Amino acid sequence: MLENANLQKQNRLIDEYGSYFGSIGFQPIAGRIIGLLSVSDCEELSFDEITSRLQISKGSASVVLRRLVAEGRVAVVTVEGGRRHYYRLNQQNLFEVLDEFERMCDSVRGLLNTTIDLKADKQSSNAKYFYQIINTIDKYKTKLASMRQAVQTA
Amino acid sequence: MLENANLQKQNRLIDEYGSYFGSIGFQPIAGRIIGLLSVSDCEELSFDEITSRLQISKGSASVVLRRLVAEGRVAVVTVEGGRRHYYRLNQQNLFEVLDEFERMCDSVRGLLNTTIDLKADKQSSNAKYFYQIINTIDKYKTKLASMRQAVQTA
DNA sequence: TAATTTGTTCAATCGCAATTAAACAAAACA
DNA sequence: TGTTTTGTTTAATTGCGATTGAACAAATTA
Repeated sequence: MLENANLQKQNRLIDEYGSYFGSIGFQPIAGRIIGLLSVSDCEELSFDEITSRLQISKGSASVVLRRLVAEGRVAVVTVEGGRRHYYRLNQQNLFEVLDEFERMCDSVRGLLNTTIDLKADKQSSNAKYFYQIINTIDKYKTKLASMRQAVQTA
Repeated sequence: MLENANLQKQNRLIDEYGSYFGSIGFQPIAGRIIGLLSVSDCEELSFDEITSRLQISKGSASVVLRRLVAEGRVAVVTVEGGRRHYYRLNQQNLFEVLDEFERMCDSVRGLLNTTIDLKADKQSSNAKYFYQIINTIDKYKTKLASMRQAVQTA
């Protein structure tokens, strides 16, 4: 019973992983797989354990796992002599959220820069506003870079 | 001709706004409207100018504009005596990108925290990894807060 | 009042990513 | 060798948000 309640909590959490990763552009299933590999007490799961626990088709699991492995989020463990593949969370990038943030900043900065370029009046209200935002972004980016170094060496 | 080339550049840029905002969970049309209001040399556009320039239906424009206004991204200007509504970009939040980032951090932190809670072995490899990430996020958040203040008062 | 402009509402449709199912391939075993 | 396990491939389906279209409402003008 207690065992069961814990499994339910895990399942709910796995769905939250799915929602979160869905919101940042992943397939829900990709998020749920990452969730399962994160939540599960056993940290290496077979293909079969993944499909049966998440109730997803083998096709989905195959395609999504290949992507996750290619992106370096998940690692494959092939036990010598066995034909089964095991999957585990790849603990590679402590700064993933930061990287995502910097990419967003770069996108926004690029858009605003091009926008100002096209403006007939570079002193227009919006143009000035965009200059301010670019300025702010630049300040944050330099500071983030130094902070990242500090955390890395600490 | 030159006039025309510039319009085309604007249109391409507007589509890039659409793609970017699409990637962060907006309807493409919402992004394109924000793009138009950002790019256009005339900074206040009527409902009709928006639908005809972007080639979108009145229905879409109506729904999306209502959302954008509710979210505070776009402001309505109702000229006294006229029946027409004008829309302009709302220059309210210089830290929008930052806010988005902090929300992402909070989501991730919450997921990881709950995940550790459910772990049978809090010393497992993944659990330790999650502790590290939470730690890193916390450091960044405090530093970001002080940086934000510095930029705001500067 | 009737006619026009301006915008809203919502049922229907479109388009596309996510997912499945089932046939297929490859490796291990008996 | 045939059989079983394990995973892949891809055509078809499903599901759902985005978008349209057309009827409708409200305000304005004549």
